[in-house]
Parts: sequence; structure tokens; C-alpha cells
Amino acid sequence: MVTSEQVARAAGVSRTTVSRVLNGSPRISPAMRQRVHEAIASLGYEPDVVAQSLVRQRSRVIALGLFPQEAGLSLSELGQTRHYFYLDLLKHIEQAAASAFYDLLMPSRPQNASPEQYIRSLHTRRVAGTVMLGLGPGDSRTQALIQADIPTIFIDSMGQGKRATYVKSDNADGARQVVEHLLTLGHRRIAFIIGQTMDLPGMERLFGSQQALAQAGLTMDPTLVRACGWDTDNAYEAARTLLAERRDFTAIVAGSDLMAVGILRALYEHGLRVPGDISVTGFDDVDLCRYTYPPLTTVRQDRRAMGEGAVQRLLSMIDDEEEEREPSPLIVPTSLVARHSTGPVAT
Amino acid sequence: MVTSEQVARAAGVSRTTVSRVLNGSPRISPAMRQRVHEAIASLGYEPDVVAQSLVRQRSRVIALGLFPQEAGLSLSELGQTRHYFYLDLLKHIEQAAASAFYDLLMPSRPQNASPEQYIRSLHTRRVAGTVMLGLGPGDSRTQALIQADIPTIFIDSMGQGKRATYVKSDNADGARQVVEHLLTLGHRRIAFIIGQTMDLPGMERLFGSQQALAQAGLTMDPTLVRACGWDTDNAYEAARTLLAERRDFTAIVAGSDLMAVGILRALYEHGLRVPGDISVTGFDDVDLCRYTYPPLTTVRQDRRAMGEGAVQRLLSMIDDEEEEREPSPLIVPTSLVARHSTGPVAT
DNA sequence: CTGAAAGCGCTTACAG
DNA sequence: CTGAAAGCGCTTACAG
Repeated sequence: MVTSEQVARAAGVSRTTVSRVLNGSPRISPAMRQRVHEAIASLGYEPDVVAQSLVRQRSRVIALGLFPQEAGLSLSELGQTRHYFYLDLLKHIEQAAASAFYDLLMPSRPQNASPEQYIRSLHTRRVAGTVMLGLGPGDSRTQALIQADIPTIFIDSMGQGKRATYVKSDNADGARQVVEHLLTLGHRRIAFIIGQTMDLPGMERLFGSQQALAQAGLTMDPTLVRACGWDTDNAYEAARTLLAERRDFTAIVAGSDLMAVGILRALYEHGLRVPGDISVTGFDDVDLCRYTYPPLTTVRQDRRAMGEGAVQRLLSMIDDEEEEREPSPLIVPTSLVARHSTGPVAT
Repeated sequence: MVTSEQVARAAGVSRTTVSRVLNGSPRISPAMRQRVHEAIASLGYEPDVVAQSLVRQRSRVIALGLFPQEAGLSLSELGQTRHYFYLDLLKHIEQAAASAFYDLLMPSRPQNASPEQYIRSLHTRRVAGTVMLGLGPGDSRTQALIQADIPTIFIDSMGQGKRATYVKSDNADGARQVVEHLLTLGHRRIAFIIGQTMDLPGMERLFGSQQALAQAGLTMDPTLVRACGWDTDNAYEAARTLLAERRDFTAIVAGSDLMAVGILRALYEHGLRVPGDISVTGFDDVDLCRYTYPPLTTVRQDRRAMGEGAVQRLLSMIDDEEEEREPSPLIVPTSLVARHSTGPVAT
């Protein structure tokens, strides 16, 4: 490894000057700057980020924290069907972070770490900030991060502090749109197979659905609402159970696209046609929607706006040492994408 | 942040002793050890990993490098359907790394970085080693990593050196199994819609298929082989084209499960039944296979063995300073999983 | 505009 | 078995 010492020697200056040139200090003569840049180029020098992190007391790294704490690992969760959407979101987070020259880190956290240990592990790595994806409502890391004053963006869970805020889709409005779509098609008895009501997206989507029904003078039939968990097979099982019990509904609203995949399968096994017999809707608009039978009507979440907005807010919290004003949350609009899994109610 | 200085003061010893206790040095009296541990616990001390990295000249971080260089970003690629399998593999890599207290890093690499820049960026971050997933055969990073002597595991591409080796499935044998399965069911005219022949998995799978056909006294009809790329919609388009041209085949072997999803869709749109009219097979055995119509016959890749084997090999390269013997590649066995997308050839 | 010196928080020969 | 001192590769007041 080439060090700044060697560059200094080659350019006939001090390490101080090399450092100043690198960090764009204004008080450097053009000639000097030129000389140093030449030495850097010819030696192929690149500053040691570890040493920089030590002296600056901060590394150019953003830690990722994913999903309920109990799950333990982070990436390991992404393979589950329920998280395909988050994967897509992560892509935009990475792109935005890379543009600002930040690395993304998946810290190897001990299995049953306490909130204090978690914070310490972030401090010890000198991370600049964190992005927390899909934490549960009672996750102990939320308060710990806020109190520790570590710049943090929560995605799909709430959290607000001097250096923390959150980003989410307008879930309620998305659910409202999809239910109105079904109402327009003449559906009146609608079943809801949803993920969970205790987390933010689940709760908001259910709320939006209720609103849409209410505006049409309808009420939600609690016996047609099944909160089963977010995975494909959770939804598959829930749909099977529902179908075994009754058939007095003409549409199923799923909590997510991947849940809809499981529901479509259950309907198929029961010999029901979509949308001929039953209409089905998803939520998220993942790529796969175009390849289901039939292509899925769903609600699009704008991952780009979410990911870029999250990183932009995070970076400004990191750079904003004065912490004058509290950051504000970002609510991203959603939009209905009508494909072929919904149709007029059977006459 | 609590420092080792404070711990030393609290325990009435030197920083040297604190460091020795932490690193399990043998020449420390039990009483001393005890005293230091108490101070550590009561102060909630955790060593600064950045400072450790600087002095040890190596951080406890494994860098991830994913997919062809041109793609640029790493996570961003995982959202594409063709990489769902790798995501699942990554989960086991993360788990194995975490057990050894290594973090995973996605370095923010400049867009068109040269191999030299890439190596420098790893050196500057003092990464302990790298795991490279699915590099193309001509990827310039391969030779650069080998020559730079950075401990590296290539997954699904080849690369061998004093501190580098590779891990892959026995793709050829998997392909052989699936083709033999079709032959047993009476299929003789089989189409192949595959990803690419230039990368390792694509090449090996095609080779295995040819072998199986040859053993049955058959030859592969080149006009029935379509190398279209690894994504779901690539396969969908290739299947549509093929079906528009001809129907003189009774089975389609797909390069991956997600490709099979696209093929199933094309067959459905052409009014063909699976497996009644045409049998279809996948490769990988991702979760989704159980939810296709019909559930997909495929070849299982053992991601756990691949992921754990990769990390275990990497760690031993990292720890093995003497570099006596070259590491050896790991070839993981594959197995046929017969579901319902294959059946006897129509009579 | 430039440099000598101190310091970030650790580890590790070198002495004792 | 224990500690004082040097050093990892940077940055940044402090002087000039």
C-alpha cells in the first residue's frame, strides 16, 4: 500500500499538504496542488479509509438493519418470498448510497443482542448512519437508535427524533384505490387475506380498505378478514381454509403480490377461475406480477422515490452537524395498476 | 465511547493488559483477567474495530462482489428475477460469516473502475477477503484478485490461485439427471431454453444435457436450443418465438426456475397444457417452484453446502498466513426434484 | 500558503 | 506475568 508519506516525499512536500490537497482545502497554491496530484497519480495512491475513519471518528459506511430483531440475520431474510419487494427497494438504496460514495454494511450482530449491544456495535464500527427496513412496531432498536442520536431512516415503521425519521408508501391510499376499483367492478362481498395488522403497512392497508368500503356505504365483514402473515404459503393456507369454509365472496384483496401468488394457487386447486369466478388483487407491483396467471392487478409502490428519498434524508442528517430542525418523514404516493386478475362480478 | 484507557484505569492496570485479556493472551494471571473482565462489563466496553483494523492492517470484513462488472452495482442486481437463487445462497453466506464475526460489505465502487482501482478500493478498506458471485468468464476482476493475493472465493465462475478458489454445483450432473428423467418419461424431442453458454453454469448444464442424450443414442438438435439470457422475460420471449415457429417437441428444459416461470406463461398463452401437451423443467429449486402451475420439476442446488463451504474455505485462507498448500475447489452435488410439470409423453 | 507535532484507539515487540 | 513506548496512516489545530 502506498501511503501519504510516500506521496509527500515524491512531491517534496509534507503529509499535511497531501492531506489538504486530497480534502480540497482552499488554502493551497495551484502549483502545489498540481505537484501533489501528479505524485498521487504516478504512485497510484488512495487514502486508507480505515485510518481516515479513525481520525475522523466516522466511517463512510451506512449500516443496514432488516426486519424483526428475532430474525437475527439480515440478508438471510431477504430470500423469503415476503421480502422480494424490499429487495427491489434495496437496489435503489444502494445506488443512491454509492453515488455519495458510501458503502453498505451488514453488521454481523450476535444472535440475541440487547439494544445496548446493538448500539455499541454500530458505534464501534463508526457507522455514519443506518437504514432500518421493516422493523416491527415494538422493536427495541427503534428507541435505542433515536436516543443514541445515530442518524437513522426507518422504512415501513415509524420512528422520529432529532436525527431520525421514516419513509413509507401511502399504503392507506393504495388500499383505498384497489378497493374502489373492485367496487366499480360491482364487487360487494370482498375477502381480505392480509399480512399482519400489527405492523405499519398491514395496518394502513386495512384501514384504507375500510375507508373505501365505508364511503360506498359498506362495512367490512370481520369474518372475511384473515391476517395470516406475509409469506406466499401463509396466504395459500389462509385461502384454502377460507375456501373450505365458504364461497360467498367475489373478490380477494391480498396484502402483497407474493401473497396473491399463493392465493391464486389455492383458487386454481379449488377449480375457481380468476377473474371469472373470483377477482384477486396484490400490493407492491413486483416484476413477477406480469407472470402470474392471470397477470395481477396490484398497487404500485414507487421504490425509487422511497430509496432515493431515504438516502437523501439520511445524508443530510449525517452532514447536518448543527441538527437545527428535525427531519420530516416522507410519504410516497401509490398508484393502481390494473391487469387481468380483476373483472366484473359474475352475474 | 468507552476506551481501553478507561478500562485500564478502572481496573488499575495498563492498556497493554486490557488488550491482552481481550485477545486471550495466555500469559495473564487469572486474578488480573478477572479484574479486567469486571471493569469491561461494568463500563460496557467494546473495542473500537476501526482502531483494531488500522493496527492489525486488516478489518473483520468480507467484501461481496456480484455479477458482471458492467452491471456496476451489486445489490441492485439481486432484484432481477435471474438472481433469486443467488439471494438464497447469500443467506447462507451471511449466516456463516456472522458466526465467525465477520461483517459483509457492499463496497460503493465507482462506475467504470479499472481492475487496479477495484483492488485498491479493497486494500484501502482493509477487507479480509472477498466472495465473488456469478462473475462472467472474462471478468477482469478475476485475475486481478488472484494476483493481488486477496483471499477470494469465486462462486459459479472459475478462478484458482494461492489464495483463491471456487465453489459451484455439479451443474452437468444436475442437467444429466433432469434429461434422463424426461427420457424415462418417453420424451425424445426436447427443446432447451437456456441462459447463456458463455458462463459456467450455462455451459455445464448444456454439456450435461448433451451427455444424457448421447448415452441414450440421441443427439441434441441445435435448432431446438435457444440461449436467450437468464431473466424470466427473456425465457418468455424465447418460448413465444419457438412456439410460433414449430411444435415438434414434447418437453422444454429451462436454464433456471425463474426462466421456467416465463416459459409456463408462454405455453399457457398458446393454449398448451403442462404436462399434458408439453413437459417443463427448471433448475435451482427456489421456493417459488411450489407455486407455479403446475409445481415445477427441477434440480436442487444445495445452497447451504455452497454457502457454508465457501465461507469455511475463505476463512481458512484468511487465517492461513503460511499459504502452504493451494486451496481446492468445492463441487456440490445436485439432485432431481420431480414435481408435476413433467409427465409421460402424449400418445 | 505550508509544516512540525499531537492525537484518533488500539496492538505488539522489547524490557524487566 | 506486566508495563512503557512505538507505531498503524491519517487529519487538524497551532505556529509561522
